[in-house]
Amino acid sequence: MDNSLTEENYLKVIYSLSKTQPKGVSTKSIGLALEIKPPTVSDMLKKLNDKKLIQYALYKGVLPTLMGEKIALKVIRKHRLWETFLVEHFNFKWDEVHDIAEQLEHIKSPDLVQRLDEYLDFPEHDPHGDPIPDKDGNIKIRYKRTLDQVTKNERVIMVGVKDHTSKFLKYLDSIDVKLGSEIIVNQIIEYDKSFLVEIREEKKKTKRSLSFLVCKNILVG
Amino acid sequence: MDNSLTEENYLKVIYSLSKTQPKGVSTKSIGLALEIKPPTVSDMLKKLNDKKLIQYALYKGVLPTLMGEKIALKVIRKHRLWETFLVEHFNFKWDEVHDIAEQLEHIKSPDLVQRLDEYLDFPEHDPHGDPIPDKDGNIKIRYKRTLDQVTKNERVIMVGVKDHTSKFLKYLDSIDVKLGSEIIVNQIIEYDKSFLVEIREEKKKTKRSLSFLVCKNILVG
DNA sequence: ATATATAATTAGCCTTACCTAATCTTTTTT
DNA sequence: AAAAAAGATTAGGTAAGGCTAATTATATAT
Repeated sequence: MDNSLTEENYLKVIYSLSKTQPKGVSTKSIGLALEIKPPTVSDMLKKLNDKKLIQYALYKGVLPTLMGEKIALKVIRKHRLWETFLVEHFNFKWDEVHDIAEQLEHIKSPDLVQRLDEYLDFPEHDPHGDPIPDKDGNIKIRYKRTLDQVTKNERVIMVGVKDHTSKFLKYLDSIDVKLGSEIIVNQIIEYDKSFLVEIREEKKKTKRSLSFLVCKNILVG
Repeated sequence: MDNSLTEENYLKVIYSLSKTQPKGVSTKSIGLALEIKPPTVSDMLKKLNDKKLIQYALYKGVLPTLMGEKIALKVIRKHRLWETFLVEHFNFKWDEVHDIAEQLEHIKSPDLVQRLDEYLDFPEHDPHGDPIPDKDGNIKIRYKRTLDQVTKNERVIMVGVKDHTSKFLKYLDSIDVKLGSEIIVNQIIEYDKSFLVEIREEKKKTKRSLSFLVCKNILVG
């Protein structure tokens, strides 16, 4: 009845990848995400298909079924609630919580999730700005722009990241860019597509140059 | 380097049983505690012995080595800290936390344990009165009496339980016996060794009859 | 349209952690 | 002290979740 930790990880990854591969998620990309070799992935796809958690035809990409999606969203919900908890109550930094939440997301106790949600006062976003599915698995995905899509002289608010690595998050810390920061695009350098921006944080105003890659990974609204 | 969840569970059980089987823990009792058949236990004992986590000779009982004990105490520490957390912050009852803590105790993050300990303000006892090992694995075991060892007219304080089952804990709830309760032994019935006691809780005073079995499972100090 | 490259699957094998049935030790009873 | 009972181990097997090497499909390039 319950799914194994391994199955949960596959479903989570398949669900996430299905957002960028809507026609079907490749075996290769699943393997890359989970650091598992393709033949192993193939085996698991058969198993998940037999359990009706994904739609799978040999040599075709896979997509989650409704049931599979539901399970994935439960795991994602737990992951994001725990990340929020760790940052808000245990004073972890946003770049420190991923690996711990990766373990906590597999704790099986619907009661615990409910109390965690209550304790946090039903948060809608985690410390990286990602939306937290509610207890029925509903998730609000508002399509946001990345900073590189913003035009000159626009004023936007930083609402999330696309790159969740500790390296990137620490870099953002070092330049004082955080959720809620106001960013004004002063100039776009054609040559390397880098952005000259002004970052406003309460009283502070700082001018910065942000590379194209960095802009690509900052979500704004 | 790290131990598997299964190994951790064996070490925890072997450590606990070694307190009542100080000359060596039997294969059978380990199997009973973990609900695992003796041949499986035998296999694992060899493995733990090879890793120098227990002392083991064929057909003899086992005992943890210093290293094995250290690992067991870390797991027990995490279990008891999480139980404390769940009761104090998530409003779980003392009979509801065991199964969840059984999962949480295997989360690997020394940093997390440290913050949990801080968050709880370095508790010395869990919600059942069991001592919590400190971060170096030091544990204060003060030898306590069970209520059945108390003599007539003595006045004692309830400080723990020996039976941790939900059934027993709920029974204690129903008769208003909790950690810190004052218990006065009014009479001991020779026939069935049951105790007539008075339980004092702030203003309330209640007279109760407690069976021998119940007295055997209440720790007092 | 064919050849080549890439991706996916099958075949066969490994480790962990479990099992049952059979055998061997130790302990207990007579 | 021998027989019986209880306890522990060995032998051989299974399922889950990994792997490599070989094969088969699909996609890409000429």
